[in-house]
Amino acid sequence: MIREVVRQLIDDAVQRAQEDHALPPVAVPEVTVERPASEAHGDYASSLALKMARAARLSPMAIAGAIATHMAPPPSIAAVDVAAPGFINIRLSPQWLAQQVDVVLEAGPAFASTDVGRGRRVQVEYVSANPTGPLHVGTARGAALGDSLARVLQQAGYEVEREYYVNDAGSRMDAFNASLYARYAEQFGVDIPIPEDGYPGEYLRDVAAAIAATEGRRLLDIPEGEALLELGRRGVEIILAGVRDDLERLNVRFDSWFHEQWLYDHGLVDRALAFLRERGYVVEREGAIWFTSSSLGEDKDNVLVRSNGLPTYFASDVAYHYDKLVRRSYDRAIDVWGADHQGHVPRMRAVVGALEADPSRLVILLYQLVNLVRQGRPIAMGKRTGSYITLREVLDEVGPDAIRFFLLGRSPDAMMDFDLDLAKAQSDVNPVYYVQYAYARIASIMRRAEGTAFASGDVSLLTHGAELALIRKMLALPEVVADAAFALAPHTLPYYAQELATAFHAFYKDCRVISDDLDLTRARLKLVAACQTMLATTLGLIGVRAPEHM
RNA sequence: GCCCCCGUAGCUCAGUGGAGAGAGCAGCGGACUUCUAAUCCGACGGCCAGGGGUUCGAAUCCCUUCGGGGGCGCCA
Repeated sequence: MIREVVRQLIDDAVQRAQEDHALPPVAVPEVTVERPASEAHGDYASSLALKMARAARLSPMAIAGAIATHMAPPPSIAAVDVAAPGFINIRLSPQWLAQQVDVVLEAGPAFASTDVGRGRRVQVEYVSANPTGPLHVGTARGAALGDSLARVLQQAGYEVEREYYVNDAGSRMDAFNASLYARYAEQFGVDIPIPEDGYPGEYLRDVAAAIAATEGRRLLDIPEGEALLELGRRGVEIILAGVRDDLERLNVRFDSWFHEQWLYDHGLVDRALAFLRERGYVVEREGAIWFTSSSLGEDKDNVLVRSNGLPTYFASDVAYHYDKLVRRSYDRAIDVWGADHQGHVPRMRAVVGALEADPSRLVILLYQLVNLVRQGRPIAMGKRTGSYITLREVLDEVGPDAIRFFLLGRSPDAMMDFDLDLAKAQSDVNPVYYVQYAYARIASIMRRAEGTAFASGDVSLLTHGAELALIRKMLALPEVVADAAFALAPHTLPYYAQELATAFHAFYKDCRVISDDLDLTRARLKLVAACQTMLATTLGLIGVRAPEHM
C-alpha cells in the first residue's frame, strides 16, 4: 500500500535527520499520513512536524524542512514539499500512477487486500434475531453491517467466522410455543387464547397451517406439554428457513448457526456458571443466583438463575461467550447488536473480566434502530404487538441492493428512517444505481471491445487528468479497507464506491476508450479493466450486485 | 432520576486533533450526430445546536445547557 510506503519514508527521514543532528533526539510521535482535503496539497500529507515542535523546541517549518531534506524519495514520489504552518506534502509521480494499472490487473481483487489482520481469528456474530417471527428492516441493518464488516475483515487479512446465534431456549420460546399452539388449534376450530406476552402476528397462522397440513390434528390429541415442544421445534425450523431465505436474498450468509439450546444440551451453561462460582462471582440471594458484576465495576449485579429455578438469557449468554472466548478461543469476538440491547453491554463486559480474558477480545458494536417510513410517516413495528412489515415485503418492494447500500451507508451510531418510497425510487436519490451504472458502463465497453486484445497495452500512455484521477481513486481502496477494518466501520464503503464511480464517469466523459488510436485504446482498456475489478470488489464488500446491464 | 447514541448546507448524511468544513439530493445555469444522459460541468448554499474549557491547532477531546432517540426487568 503506497500510503504505508509514504509513512515509512517519513519515519526513516526523521531518524536520519536525528542521526545527522538536524533534529534533536526527542521521542518521535507515531507517524501518520493523511489524504489532504485540497488537491493543491498533494496526494499525502503529514503533520508530524507540527506535533514534534514543542518537544524539539524548533519551529514546525524548520522540522518539516529537516525531514524533507533527509528524505530519499523512491521513483513513485514526484515531489516533497514543505508548506506552512509545517506540513510535509507528498505528490505521487504520474508515471508511477499509470504503471499501477498493470499492478492492479496483475493482483486482481487481492489488490484491495491488506494484512492488518495478520491471520488473526475473529468471529462476527450478527442478526441473531429471535426465531419467533420473520425479520424486519431493523434486523436487516444488523445484517448489512455485520456481513459487510465480515467481508472487510476478511479482505484485511483476518480469518473470519460469521455466526448467527439462535435464541431457541428460554421464556420467549415458551411464549412462542404457546402462541403457535393456539394458532394450530385454531386450524381445527379449537379456541385457545394467545398468551398476553405471546406473538399475535398473522405469520404464525401460516406456520400453524403448514404444520397442520402435514400432521393433521395429531398434536391436539397428545399431552399439551409434548405438543408445545414439538410445535415449537417445528415452528422454529419453519421460521428459521424463512429467515435464511430472506438473508440469502440480501446476500447475507453465515458459516454457522449456533443454537442456544446446544449450550444447555452440552452442559455449557452449567460449566460456565461453575467457572464463575469457582472464582467467587456468584452469590445466592432472595432465592435467585446472581452474578456479582458490581465487584467488577458495574453498577449492579445480575440474575443468572431465577428464584423459580430457570436460568435467564444472561446465563446462556455467559455460557455462549465462555464458549467463544475460552473454548473456541477466537482472538476477537464481535457482537453486532441493536441499540435496544445496550443495557446488556455492561454486564457482558463484566463477564469478560470474570472469564479473565483481555477486555479487547470482546467488541460489542451497537447500531441505532431503524424507523420504517412510508410517505413521510413512520410505521409502528413490533413482533409482540403484531403490527409488522417484514423484511420480505420490503425486499419485494425495494430490492436487496438498494436496501443494503442504504442500510450500510450510515454510521451505526446514527439513527435512521428507512423510507420505502425513497428506497424504491430508481432515481438519483438512490446512489446504489449510480454506482452500478458505472459498472454497467464498464461492462458495455468490455463487450464492445471483445475482439481487441489489450494485454500488450502500454499504460504509460495514460496521462490525461481524468485517467490519473481515476487511478488515484482506485489506489485508495486498500486504504479504505484497512481503515474500515481498523475502525470496524464498513459504512465508509458506500461513500468510497460513489467516489470511485464519479471518477469513472468523469473519465468516461473526457476520454473515449475505443477509438482509431489502437495503442491508446489498448492502454485505456487496461485502465477500464482494472477499474472494473476494483469497482466489483467494492460492490462485493458492500454486498450488492455488479450488473452487466442496466 | 441515572446511563448510552445523535444534533454539521433547505433535505439525507460523511468527516473519531490538522491546511478557506465535504458528498448526494432538491433548487438554479450549462453540456447529448459519441463506448448506455440512470451521465458530465458550473454557481449558489454553513455562528458544525448554545455556552465555557484543554491545545500551537477543536466539528472532532473535557465540562455544561437545550433538543431528539434508546436503555435502566428474576424479558430477550
